[in-house]
Amino acid sequence: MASRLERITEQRLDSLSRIRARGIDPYPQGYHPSHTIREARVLFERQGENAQDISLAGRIMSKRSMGKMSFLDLRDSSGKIQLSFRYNLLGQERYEFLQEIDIGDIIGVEGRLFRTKAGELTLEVSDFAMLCKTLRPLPEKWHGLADVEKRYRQRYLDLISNEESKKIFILRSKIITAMRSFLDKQGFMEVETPVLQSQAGGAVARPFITHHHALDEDLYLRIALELPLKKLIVGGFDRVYEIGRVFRNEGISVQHNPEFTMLECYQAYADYNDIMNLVEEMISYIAGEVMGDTKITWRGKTIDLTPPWRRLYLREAIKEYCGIDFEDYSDVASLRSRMIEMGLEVDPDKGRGKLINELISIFVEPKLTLPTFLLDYPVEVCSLAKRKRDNARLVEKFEAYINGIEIANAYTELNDPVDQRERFQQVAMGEEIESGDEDFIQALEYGMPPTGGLGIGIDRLVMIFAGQQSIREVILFPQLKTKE
RNA sequence: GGGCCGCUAGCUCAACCGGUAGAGCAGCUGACUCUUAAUCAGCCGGUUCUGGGUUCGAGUCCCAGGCGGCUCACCA
Repeated sequence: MASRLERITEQRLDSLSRIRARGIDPYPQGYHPSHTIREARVLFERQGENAQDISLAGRIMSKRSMGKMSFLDLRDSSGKIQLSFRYNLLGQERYEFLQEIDIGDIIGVEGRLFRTKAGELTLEVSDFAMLCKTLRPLPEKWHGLADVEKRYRQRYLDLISNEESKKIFILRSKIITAMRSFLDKQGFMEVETPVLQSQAGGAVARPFITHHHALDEDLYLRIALELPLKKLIVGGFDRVYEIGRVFRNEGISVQHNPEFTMLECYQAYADYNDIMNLVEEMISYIAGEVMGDTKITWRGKTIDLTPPWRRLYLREAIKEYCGIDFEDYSDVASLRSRMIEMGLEVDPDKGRGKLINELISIFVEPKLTLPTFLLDYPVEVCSLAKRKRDNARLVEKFEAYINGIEIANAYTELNDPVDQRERFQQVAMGEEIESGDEDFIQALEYGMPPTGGLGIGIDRLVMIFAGQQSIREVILFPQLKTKE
């Protein structure tokens, strides 16, 4: 006994044979519509019912047949419009061919625009062509596709049936376009650096490993863009950026996908104060470009992104929100026992930097709803940042938060090759595995100007702009386990 | 990796205490020349995620597994 799906597919294969029997190719090479649906609507505004001889192409989304007259809804990437097919106008043969058009099929139509009695703008079809016959039915028109797993695995169905989902990815594209345009206007040059690297540096994360057969050596997928970009600063490109995919072989969650998109940019002769200004200007510029406003909505709350954002010293923030002054605890042991005193569960393998990061995520992050820069981190949390001029235990690093989500990480770049080598060595001795990159240190030995650098997690930025709680909702094809 | 929850027709969802697995949409047939979640009449359609077990009888209870969601851990 055939299932419904099999029967539907059989019926459509039969339809295909009937179409071919009429000498019609159900998968023709092309079609050149005179207008998009959006353009057609504009045209009607201007010309009214003089809008004749226009052609459109798209997917049939619904079909309402009343004997000798039928209404179909046609959708292209710009919008949706109703089509009317009349027996009188098309004649028996053409009208009967309408039988072969199913919901989901892609067709081209020609005709004139008019308004129905109900006021709906409609194309009265005088001729039409099958552009692609479909073999499977679309998800239900009213509820769309709700099954989360299916939405991710078959994103195309999600995009066809859920308008909201489609809007998110349009927004994502616009955000990246606006980001590029902002940086370009600021005199930054876009570059591309290797994804395959013999050492994965620039961050602390487990990399993906792959193998190059001809070279017979293992290579790593990059976990950050940082080191090659700074080599370009050494090379004399004073403002560079890269928007690219990085890969981290770690857990998957609502905020983590194994591959994600980062912006990193570096500006010679700048420090982290300059980068703070750059970040708040860039984010509010992007908001203006993509939403026409510098205010966004997050869980019903309105958040204003207009600069200047709050600047909050990390030490003060931790003191205020959890009562610990980390300057009073200059070694791991004392900080650990203080945290245990507070009733926190403390991983004995964690170093001072990681413990402070833990305090940040537990006590501070949830408080950072409004756009905030957290600044001046202990030297242990980042081996690539330059020390404060007046306090060698701190580095000039900041993270930007919106809605408690970290969206940017930046610092005054460490350009002292001797200090850099020592810092890599300290990290290597500790539990935090960040590989020292000899090539990179060598580059620093040739001299890198004072530089400010920035990293922005684009997926998370899109989450904030789109009001989404899960990173999978802003990545077209999020990583899922292979089925069977 | 741990905890909790979910998986039933192509899609969206029902099915009480374990008692013949249903509806809407989609599809098919018929009626209908301004409908728009079209309407009306009729019809078809099931490996209830998989594999075991308990039982006279399992979508439902038990065990193991798969995939997904949330969450904790880890991280950005």
